[in-house]
Amino acid sequence: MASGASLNQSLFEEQEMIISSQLGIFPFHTNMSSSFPLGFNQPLKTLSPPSPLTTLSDHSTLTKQKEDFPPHFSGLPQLLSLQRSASNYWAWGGLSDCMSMKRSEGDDHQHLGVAAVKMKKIKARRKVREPRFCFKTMSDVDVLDDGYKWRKYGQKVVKNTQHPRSYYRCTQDNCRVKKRVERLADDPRMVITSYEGRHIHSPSHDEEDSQAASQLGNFFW
DNA sequence: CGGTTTTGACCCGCGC
DNA sequence: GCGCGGGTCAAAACCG
Repeated sequence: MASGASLNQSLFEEQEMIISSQLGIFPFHTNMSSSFPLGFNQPLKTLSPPSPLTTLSDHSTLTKQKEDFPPHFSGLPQLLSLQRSASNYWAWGGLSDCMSMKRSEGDDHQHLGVAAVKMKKIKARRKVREPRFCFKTMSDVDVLDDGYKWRKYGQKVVKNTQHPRSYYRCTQDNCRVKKRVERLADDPRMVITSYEGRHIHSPSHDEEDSQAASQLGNFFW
């Protein structure tokens, strides 16, 4: 494996990608039996890269500014792998101190995994989109409870898939965060959830879930 | 009645 | 320029 930073940087440059504005890191719990990823009310059963993909590099140091991460994450950003499909890149990474941490006092340390960040190839002149990150969960329900209120504003049948893609917007005034939910064509049990933008408020949730929601808020950036 | 969902139309970027 | 496909709009329907 080539040493991280320069390798990744050259990869991104070659592919005309704007790494600083397109890359996000999204830790989640990988405990399969009991814990919920990021306060979601369904257990995360699996996470795997979309296929077919080509692994470009593994275990490389990411050239991302630490200041771009939430203040409570102090570790070095690590790019675990970078994978490529026809038109998109998926980065699997996280911060080193996210790999094992406590949710609250008295808890055992739980191992944290990381989720995928979909990064479209961007040409130099194209206008910059909001940072978008997405993850995959095995779930019967399409819309995972993430503590925020969403209003559906569209649904579209995507080519070569039998399941429609749904578009949601955060219902909070002035909050422009959008969410996209679709099922994997080759495995309908898997739900792909994509977020675009950053919430300007904390999660609004019912009382019984307020703790999970506030923990969720700590994870979002 | 107000908020949410549905759904066809429209818009826009991209590739040819 | 044109067609295609993804994303958004907005009016109507739905629901609590």
